[in-house]
Amino acid sequence: MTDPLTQDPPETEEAQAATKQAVFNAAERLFALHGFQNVSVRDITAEAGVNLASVNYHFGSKDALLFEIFRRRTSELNRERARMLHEAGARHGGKPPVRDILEAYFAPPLRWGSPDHDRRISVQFIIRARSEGNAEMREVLRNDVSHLERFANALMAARPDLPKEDVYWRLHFVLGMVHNNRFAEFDRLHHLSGGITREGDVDALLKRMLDFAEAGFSA
Amino acid sequence: MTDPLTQDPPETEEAQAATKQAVFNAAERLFALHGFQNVSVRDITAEAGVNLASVNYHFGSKDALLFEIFRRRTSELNRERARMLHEAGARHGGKPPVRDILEAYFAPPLRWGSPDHDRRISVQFIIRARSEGNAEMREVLRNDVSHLERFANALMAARPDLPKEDVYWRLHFVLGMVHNNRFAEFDRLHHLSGGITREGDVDALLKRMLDFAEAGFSA
DNA sequence: GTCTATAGATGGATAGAC
DNA sequence: GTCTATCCATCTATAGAC
Repeated sequence: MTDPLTQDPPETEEAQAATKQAVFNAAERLFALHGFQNVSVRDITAEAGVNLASVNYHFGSKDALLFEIFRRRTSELNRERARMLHEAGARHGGKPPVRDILEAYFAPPLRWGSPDHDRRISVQFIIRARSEGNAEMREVLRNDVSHLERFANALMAARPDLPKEDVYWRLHFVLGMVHNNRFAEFDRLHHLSGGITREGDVDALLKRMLDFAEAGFSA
Repeated sequence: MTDPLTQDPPETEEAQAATKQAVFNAAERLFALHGFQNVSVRDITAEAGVNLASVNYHFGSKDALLFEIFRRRTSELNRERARMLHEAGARHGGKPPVRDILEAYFAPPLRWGSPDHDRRISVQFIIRARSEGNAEMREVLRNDVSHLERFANALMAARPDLPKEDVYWRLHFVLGMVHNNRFAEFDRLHHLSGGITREGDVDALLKRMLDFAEAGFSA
């Protein structure tokens, strides 16, 4: 079953799906680059090369479009993380060590953020949703924590000696590390370091993040 | 020299200063709580109990008001951090250990964020500026890194054995920990943990952050 | 289904009376 | 300096022609 929004449909059929996909992609890109409130429906339809009414015809409203992108991308990301966590469990008899758990959380967005990756922009969209999302998104972010619970539980199983409170706080710190990987922050770090930091080297960055976070958990 | 924007002037003189202060405070509060783009000039003047034209009269424009709040609060915060870093240096013969450097960075915003502290809202404003700021703010954030340079240099002096690249990346991770301390993220963590995390205990949170980050730097 | 034209609402800024 | 009334730009959403 192919996904009409991540793969081109045959050009000869259904201009409808093509238009919807063009709107989706243009919106995701513009929102990720410029912020939700700074992008108008006119900007999106112009970028997509479709007519102004397309957003409302295909998605109902600007907000509904935003929310659809948000739901799709977060669910894809969380599914990939859950898959990696499951694999880590399979490798370690159901009880993976801290580093493998963290890797399942870090790796998917980092891989997507690789310079040549299609979903580079999706990661930036998701990070932005966290601070700029509307009430509906914030409600989801706040209440839909089942995905995080799996990671918290895995961490508590890996470190049964730690008070649960400590595990939750350290998980909070780890989340902060991930959410700080925005284009603007990479730019600033690049500027500060005189250009020696290269965020494009995804494998090296993953190792650095794992080293730092694993050490933070080891205390 | 008292600061007219953080302390009430005598009630009998200069309604002008009082109005300007009311606008400043209302704007900071509303921006911090609801986001820059979600607060209108009308919202601000209504909250402040002044007339609609006050923002433009006292500050020139909505954007200029935003920028003035941003400049004032970030310079206050950075000055306090620099002071603590200087003190840490004085205590350790000019070469403070990693933990003391990190404490100089962590402590000021955490103290301000204490439940009963006046500047609780200022910290949230500053964090928001990082992701929602306009082009002018982003320009400042990107280019005005002299403050961060002091911390980077102190860390490199404390850990001369580490490659500079490693120090910059670890500083980046530390910044992420700080920037993640938004109300919404605390709420989410509280929800996830079943209510056992208490961000109001500032001293305990500071210790947790220091333990985690210091360990991350020790590898 | 696509597209144009426009309704309807909101917000930043300012002129001008007091 | 303060305040009201208003201008003007911009945006979302939709009606209606094709």
